[in-house]
Amino acid sequence: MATQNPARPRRRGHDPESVLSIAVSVFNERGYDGTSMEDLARALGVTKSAIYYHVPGKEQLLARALDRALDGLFAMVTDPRAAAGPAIDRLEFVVRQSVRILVDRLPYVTLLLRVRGNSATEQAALERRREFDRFIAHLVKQAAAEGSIRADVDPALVTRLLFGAVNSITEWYHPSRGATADDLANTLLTITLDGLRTPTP
Amino acid sequence: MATQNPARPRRRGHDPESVLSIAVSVFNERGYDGTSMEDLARALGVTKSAIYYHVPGKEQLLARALDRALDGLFAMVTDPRAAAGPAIDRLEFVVRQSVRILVDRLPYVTLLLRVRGNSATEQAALERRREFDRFIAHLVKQAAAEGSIRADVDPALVTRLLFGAVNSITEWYHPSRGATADDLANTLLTITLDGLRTPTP
DNA sequence: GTGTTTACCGAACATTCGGTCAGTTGACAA
DNA sequence: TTGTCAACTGACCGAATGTTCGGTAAACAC
Repeated sequence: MATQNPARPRRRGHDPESVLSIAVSVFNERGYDGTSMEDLARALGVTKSAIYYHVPGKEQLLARALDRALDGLFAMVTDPRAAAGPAIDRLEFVVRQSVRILVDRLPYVTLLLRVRGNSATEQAALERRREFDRFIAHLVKQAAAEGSIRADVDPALVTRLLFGAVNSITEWYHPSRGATADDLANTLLTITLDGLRTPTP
Repeated sequence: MATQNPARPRRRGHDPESVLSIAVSVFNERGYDGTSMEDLARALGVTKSAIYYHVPGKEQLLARALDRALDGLFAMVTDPRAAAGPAIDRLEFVVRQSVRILVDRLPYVTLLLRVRGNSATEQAALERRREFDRFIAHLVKQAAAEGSIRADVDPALVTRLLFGAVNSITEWYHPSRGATADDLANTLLTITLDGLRTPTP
C-alpha cells in the first residue's frame, strides 16, 4: 500500500469536480434548459455517456452548483460580524461579503440567480435564496429603524434595488480584466450610501 | 359590405396578440427554453397545433416579444429630452423613462433581459440591447466629464451598477400591489444620486 | 339553403432529449 | 505476461420536442 498519492495527479480524464466546473460554464452560456448533455459532452471532449461515469445526471449537476452558491451566501449570514453592532455597519459588511462571494463563486452564483423553479431542485434553491433575501431585508429595515439610512424611502424597495445592483454583477463582470471584488464593493457602497451627485455650490 | 365592425368583438378564440401575450408570460415563468409548445397550448386552452394557426412558430413568438421591448427602449433614446441639455439631466430622464418602459412592458423587457444568444433571433436582440447600453454608458461618461457626478468612481462601473438596479425591477416588481413606476424611479434616483446615508451630526 | 372562412382538433412527422448498458482501452501492479 | 480497474465508447431506449397536415364544426356571407 501507500504506493498511491492521496492527491494523485489524475493523469488523464475528468473527475466529478472538473465536470461540474465545465458544466456550469456551459449552463451559464446557453442556460440550463438550453444545454443538452450532448453540449456538455462536446465541451468536455468526451461522449455523452462518459459524463454518467462521473455524475448521476444533469439535474444533480445543477443541484451541486446551486449548493455551492448558497453555501457561500449562508456562511456569511452566520458570521458574527453580520449579527452584532449597528445595523448600517452590518449591512455594509454583508454587501461587501456578498460581492466577494459573488466574484469568488461567479459561475455558481450566476446560475443560482437565473433559477426559475422548474423542478424540485430549483424550487429548493429558490426557497433557500428567499431566506437569504429575507435576512437582508431585515437588516435594511433595522438600519432604517436606527435612523442610519434616510427615512423618505421604503426599506423593502431599498433592499430590492441595492441587491439588484449587487446581483447584476453576474451579468457583466469578467474577472480577467477590470476591477477586483473590493473595487466593486467600494464603488457600489459609495454610490448607494453617499450618492453620485457632486454638491452644487 | 360594412356589415362587420372594424373592431369586431372576436366572439371566440385567440388572435396573434393574445397568443403572444400569454406565451410571454409562460416564457417568463419557465424560461423560453424550458417552455414547450405543449405548455403554451395548455395555458391558451387549445391544442398545440392551434397555435400554428395564429403564429408561425415558437421562435417568432420570441422575436416579436423582444422587438416590443427593444422598440420601447429605442423610442426613448431618440427623444429630444435625451439629446439636449446637461448630461446629468438627460441621464435622469433616461433612467426615469427606462423604469417607465420597464414597468409598462414588464413581461417583454423581462424576457429581453434573460436572452443569452442561443439563436440568431436572440443574438440580434442582444446586439440591439448592447447598442442601448452603449448609449447609456456614453451619457454617464458625459455627466462625469461635466463634473455632475463624483470623480472618484469609474463611469463604466457606475453605468453597470445603476442599470443593474434598474433592470433588477423585472426580477421582483409586481404591478398589482406596491409602487408605481414613478415611485420606483424616485426611490432609485434618490438612492443613487443623493445616497442612503443620513448625515451624521 | 349553399359556399366560404375562421379557428381549431387529432394524428403523425422527424429530430432531439436525458439516460442505460455491454463492451473496449490503456495504464498500472504483480 | 497477466490481471485489474478506472475511464471511456458506441449503440441504443423511450419519451418529449417543434412542426405539419388532413379534416371538421361552427359562424358567417349571400
